[in-house]
Amino acid sequence: MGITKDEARKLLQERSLRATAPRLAVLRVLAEAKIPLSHTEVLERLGETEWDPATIYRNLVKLRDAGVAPVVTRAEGIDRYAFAGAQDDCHHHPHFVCDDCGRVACLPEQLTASMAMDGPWATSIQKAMVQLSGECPDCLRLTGMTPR
Amino acid sequence: MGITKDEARKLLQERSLRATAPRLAVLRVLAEAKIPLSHTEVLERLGETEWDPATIYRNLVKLRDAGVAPVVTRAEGIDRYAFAGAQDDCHHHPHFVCDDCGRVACLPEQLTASMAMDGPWATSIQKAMVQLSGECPDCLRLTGMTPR
DNA sequence: AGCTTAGACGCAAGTGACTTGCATGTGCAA
DNA sequence: TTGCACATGCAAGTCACTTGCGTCTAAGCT
Repeated sequence: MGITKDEARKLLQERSLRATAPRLAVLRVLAEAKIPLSHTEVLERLGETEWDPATIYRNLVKLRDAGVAPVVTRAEGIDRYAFAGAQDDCHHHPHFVCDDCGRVACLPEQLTASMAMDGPWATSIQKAMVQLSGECPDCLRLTGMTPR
Repeated sequence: MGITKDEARKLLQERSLRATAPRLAVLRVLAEAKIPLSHTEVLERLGETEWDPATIYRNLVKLRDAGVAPVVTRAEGIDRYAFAGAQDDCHHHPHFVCDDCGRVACLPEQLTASMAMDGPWATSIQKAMVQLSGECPDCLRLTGMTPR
C-alpha cells in the first residue's frame, strides 16, 4: 500500500503539483494508511516535525482538489482523506464511524448499492456519500458486557 | 405538528424537567419544525430574545438526554435535534444533507432497511444512524443546468 | 548554472460549533 | 413561604477548519 518517495514525486508531477518536502510526506502517510485519515491523524503519523499544521492542512486540500486524496467521510465534522492512486480507488463505499472509539471503517460497496428510490431523489441518493455512525462491533461487545 | 405552551409544560413535567421559559420556547420551536434543527437554527427561529445561546444549547442537551429531542444527524459536525413527542417518532430513518444549500431532508426508512450484512458488523449496521450527503435534487438541477 | 516567479511555507489570527466554570437567580416541592 | 437543587448569564476555552501576509523555494526558462 505504501509508496516510495520517487513514486510520490512522480505522482505529483503528473498532476502538476510541486514536490515539496511536506507534500511528499503527507502523500506517503496517506498511502501507507489503510483507513482515511484526518488532518490531526496525519500530523500524529508525521511525528515530530518542524512543519506547520497549516501547511499540512493546505497540502491535504491541494491533494484533495487534485483528486489524489479525496475526502471520503466528514463524520462529526472531521474531514478524512484517503489516498487514491488509481481512479477506481476513490472509496465509493460507505464508511462507518464509531461514536465511542472514533475509529473509521470501510464497508463493502454493495451495502449501499441496494439503496434506491424513485422520483427526484433517485440521482441524489445514488451519488451521495453514505455514512453510518454508531457503535462498532468492538465497542458494542464491550458495552454489551457491562451495560452502562 | 406544533404544540401549545400547556402541552409543552405537561411534556416536561412527565420527564421531570423544570418548565423554564427558554426551555418551553425551545421545545415549541422544535415541535413546530418539520425538519431537525441545529443549535444555530433554533436560535434563529427564536428570533430576538434575551436568552443566552449557552442556555439554549444546554436546554437542547437536556431535552436530548431526556429523549424528547434526539440528535438525528451530525452532518458536517453539526448536531440537529428533532422533536419526538411519541416513542415511534425518533427519526429512525436516513437523513440527507445537501453540501450546497445545507438543507436537511428526511428520507423514507425502507431505504436503509435494505442494508444488511452478515458477520460482526450486522448489529452495528442495523443500529447505526445513516447519513447521506451530496447534492439535493434542487441543487443538482441547478448545477446540471450551468455545469461548474 | 543563474534568473525569475508562481506557488509553497511559517506564523499568527479568525470563525463557528461545541463545552464548561462560576456566581447569581428561580421553579417547585415540602 | 421558604430552601435548595437546578437554570441562567457571562465569559472563556477547545477543536477543526480557514485565511492573510511576508518570506522562501521548486522548477521552468534562458
